[in-house]
Amino acid sequence: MAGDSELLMDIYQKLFDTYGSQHWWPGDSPFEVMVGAILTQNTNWQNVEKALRNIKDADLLEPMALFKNRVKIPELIKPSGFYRLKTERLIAFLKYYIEKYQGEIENLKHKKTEDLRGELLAISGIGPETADSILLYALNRPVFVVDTYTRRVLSRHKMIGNNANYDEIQKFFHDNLPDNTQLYNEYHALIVRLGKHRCKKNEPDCHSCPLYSIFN
DNA sequence: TGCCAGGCCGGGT
DNA sequence: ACCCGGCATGGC
Repeated sequence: MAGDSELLMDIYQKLFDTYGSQHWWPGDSPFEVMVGAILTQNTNWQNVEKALRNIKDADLLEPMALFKNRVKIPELIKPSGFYRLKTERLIAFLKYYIEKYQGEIENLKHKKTEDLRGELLAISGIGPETADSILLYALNRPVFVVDTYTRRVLSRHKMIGNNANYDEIQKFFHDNLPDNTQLYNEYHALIVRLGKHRCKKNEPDCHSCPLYSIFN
């Protein structure tokens, strides 16, 4: 539908006007973003910050150092929840990153985004949102990150069907927005910000919801 | 005080 | 092809 592009940009504008720039991803380095992307799976960011703090305080926020000290990971990341599970996922990612790229971000800059995405998805514990978060926020690739809020908002406002899967929703954004890393960055962050709105389901008839004026 | 966070996997139907 | 339980901590 031709109007989808305008609608998506209207929504973006409204969210930006309401909330302003979100300055994502909070983190001092690409590697911190990668680790954070795994730790934040179904987890409040506040808890992830504590885990990242622990890793920093132990001076282990770099691929090789963290891998060599992997026995310490469970204790370090405990505040982020699911810590046994996430320890395995983190180690699986570290092995991939070190064995294939020596833990150097320079070594994957020449890789095509699609190929990189496939490699990330092949790692057990890294699904589409985690992979895309790494691609967008650590590697600055123009990849739209879809999360539960995104699905909820689009679904509630009838822009997608209730049964749309991740790739379909992502394609909807890619097809209707300019191929722009910064736009994707801010847009996803704003949707997450919207998700923290007290109207958790983004009900179309919630008058205090920032999107109310667009759809009503 | 329960509910729920910036998911993903594996097993059962 | 879906559906569901499990995974765990800390904040409001």
